[in-house]
Order: sequence, then C-alpha cells, then structure tokens
Amino acid sequence: MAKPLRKDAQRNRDLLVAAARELFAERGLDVPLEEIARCAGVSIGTLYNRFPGRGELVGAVFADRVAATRALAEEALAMPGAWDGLVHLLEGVCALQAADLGYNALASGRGPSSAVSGEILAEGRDLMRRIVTRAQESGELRPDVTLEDMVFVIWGHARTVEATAEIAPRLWRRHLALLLDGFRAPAPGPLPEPPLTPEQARRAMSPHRPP
Amino acid sequence: MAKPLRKDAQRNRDLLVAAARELFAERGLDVPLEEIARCAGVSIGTLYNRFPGRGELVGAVFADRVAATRALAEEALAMPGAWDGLVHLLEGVCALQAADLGYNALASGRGPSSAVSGEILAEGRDLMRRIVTRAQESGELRPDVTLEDMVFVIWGHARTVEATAEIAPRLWRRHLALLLDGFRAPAPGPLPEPPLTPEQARRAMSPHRPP
DNA sequence: TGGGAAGTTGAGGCCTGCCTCAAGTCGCTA
DNA sequence: TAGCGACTTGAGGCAGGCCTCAACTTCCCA
Repeated sequence: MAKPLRKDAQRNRDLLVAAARELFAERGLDVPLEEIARCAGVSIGTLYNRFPGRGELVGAVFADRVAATRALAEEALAMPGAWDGLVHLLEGVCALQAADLGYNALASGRGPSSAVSGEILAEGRDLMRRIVTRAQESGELRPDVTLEDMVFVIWGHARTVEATAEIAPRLWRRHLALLLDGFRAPAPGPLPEPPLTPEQARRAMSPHRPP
Repeated sequence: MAKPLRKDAQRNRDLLVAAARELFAERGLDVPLEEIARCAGVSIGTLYNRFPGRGELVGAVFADRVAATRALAEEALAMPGAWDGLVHLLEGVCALQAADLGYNALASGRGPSSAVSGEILAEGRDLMRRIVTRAQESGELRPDVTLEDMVFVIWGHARTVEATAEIAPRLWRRHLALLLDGFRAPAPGPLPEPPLTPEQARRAMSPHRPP
C-alpha cells in the first residue's frame, strides 16, 4: 500500500479527477491535459506529479465505471428472465456509452494504451458468459452467437452515439432495439463467418495494436 | 470550365491523388499532408498549390467512390428480389468500408468539413428510398423502419471494421448478417423512439457540427 | 527560340499539445 | 514553532503538423 498523500496533494488529486471526469464525459478522452489542469485550478506540473500520463488519469477517472458495469452484470444475472437480463446489461452499457463520451471511447476499445483498456468488458467476462449461456439455454438468444459477438453491440453503438448525442440523444435506443432483434431466437438463417476467437477478441478490443 | 493544367502540373496532380488514395485507404483521412506529398515525390508547396486543403484532396480522391456507390444502388434496384437488392447495396457499402479506412470515415460522417461529406449517402438518396420502399412492399423488410434507419448499418459497421480489419478481415460479414436479421420482417415487437427526421439525419451525418 | 506565365520548391513561421525541472511554497511532525 | 521533505509552479524545450512565400525552374506559344 502506498503511503497516504499529504492533505493538499490529496485535494488536488481529487480536483484533477473531478475535472477530468467532466471533460472526458463531454469531449472524449483526447482533451488536452493542460486544459484539465486549468479546469481543476492546478498547474500542469501538478497533474504530471500525480499521474505519469493520460492513461493513469483515465484509469483513476473510470475506476468507478468499471465497478458500475460489473454491478450491472450482476443485476442482469439476478433477473428472472434470461433474455431480459441480457437486455438489461446491454442497455445499461449503452446508456453509459451515451452519457459519457469517454466511457464510449473506452468501451469501444479506443482508450490510451495504459488505461483500463478492455477492462470494462474483460472485468466481467465470465459473468457475461453466464448471462449469454443462460439466455441461449432459455431459447431466447439465438444459439449460433457467442460471447465474442456481444462486442458488436458495443462497437455498433459507439459511432451512433457519437453522431447523435446532441441531435437525438435517445435515438440509440432504437438502434439497440434493431440490433437486439437480430440476436433473438429463432435465427432466420445461418451466420456467415465464424465468430472471433477469445484471443482475437482480446486483440481487437485492446487499443493501438502494434503494426 | 477551368482551363486545363499544364502537362507537368497535371502529372503532379495525378501523382498526389494516387498517393493520397493509397494512404487514405490504409491509414484513414488524417495522414499528414506532408507525408502524402513526400509519397507522391512532390513538395508540400505543390500540394497546396493544387488543393487548398485536405477537404479538396479528399474530394478528388473519393469522387469515383461516390460514383461506385451510386452504381451499386442502381444494381440493387435492378435485382429481381427486393430484399436481395437491399442486401446487395448494404453489403457493397460495407465491403467498401472494410477495404478503405478513408471511405469508412467518410461514409460514417467523419470527413474533413469541406469534403464530399454525406454526399456518398446523400448522392443516391431517392434511389435508396426506392430500394427501401420496395423491400417493405414485398414484405421482407420490417415496415416500422425508415430510410433514415439505414445509417445504423453504416455507423454500426464503422467501428467494427476499424477494430477488426487486421485481425479478422472478413468478420464484418458476421456483424452485418446479425444487423440485417434485425431488419427482417416480421418485426418481433415495436421499436422504441421515433426514427431520425430527414433533417436530423442530414445533421447527424455531416461532420464537425457546430457547438 | 526566347520570354513570360505557370508551376515548383522547401526553409521557416505558426500553433498546439506533451513533458521537464529548478526554484519556490507549504504541511507535518518532533 | 522550526525545519525537512513533500508538493506546486510555470516558463520553456521539444515534436508534429499546418501553411506561406520569395526565389527558382519548366513549359508553351508567338
């Protein structure tokens, strides 16, 4: 355990995280660090003292969102209806994406490399697997999709949310409903192409792959 | 009509467009202009002589793609099956998105402001409307979707293509198949949220909206 | 073929954002 | 309350990308 920060240092840290949370949510993860510092009422040097780089700041800001996402998955699994549970989780994640440009970038795999990365999703991987399996066993989710296909929902949403956040902030629900209808059993026909392997999914979701 | 360029100037212009086409396709629309000039074997000044800015260069590079997209829509309308026609068009656009990062950015509304913009889609707007209407009249496309909902396919695809182009270059077909299954009649239930109005769609698709 | 218009060049100014570090300030504990 | 060490500060160096312009070269037509 690291030794506790001095009182003023802790206060500045909190101000920085709060400022970053707001700016990331509104404008995405690329806001200039100098602007975050200014907005927190602190010098840029202080920001660099506290966080080696953008990745660590992003990590600090979104730690609670990772937890919230996990909680969402637990709620989903506790729901009586298997399909309803799956929908609850996906709607919840999409709502977070819609409410926060930074979360949206992170969830769709475009965070700074040292950030929580795919953690938001990797976090509850087996939780998620159980949700998917359960929905397939109940006959509501088409049997030919896999856990890995669920990222299509997150990826599919990412751009819609960006494009319509200011114009029709609730429109994403329509897009999601259409997507979910595609996941319903019975499958109208077989799917082309095999799903991503878990390893491919991991690579596809981690930002900035090597050339 | 502008007067024809001098022979060497025309040659340089062609080299620039060719270089830009290649770099845009591989790396997206943000490649440094200096790199395009270098790759064309021409100085940066020449690039600026020929094209006032990135937007005009993008316009010159993608003019033929706009035409190709229109041709695709015409083919679609000429096909005997209404649903097959719709699928032909959407698959074609998605294939172009998958093959060319620049087209992908442009089609999903993230081009430089003065570029062909939504033209790729606006281009064949009534062509598209006829394709959609026909598929609904034949009872294959669910009746509660509108022309404006078709951008969900393009937007939905944009991020999937980016994330998987190098890892599983054919995977997008699986995502598209799932999406299309959501568009099939009969609708499993009503959709939440009204669709975008044409005006909203126009705004959502044009890049860099004002604050 | 000679001269002028059209075209080319690339160094350099500008801007934005990243990151550092020497000097100064402040909080905590003895 | 003195003093040490933790913390803050912000000017400034660096890098990348945009764009300009004065000097130079090339083409084309009279």
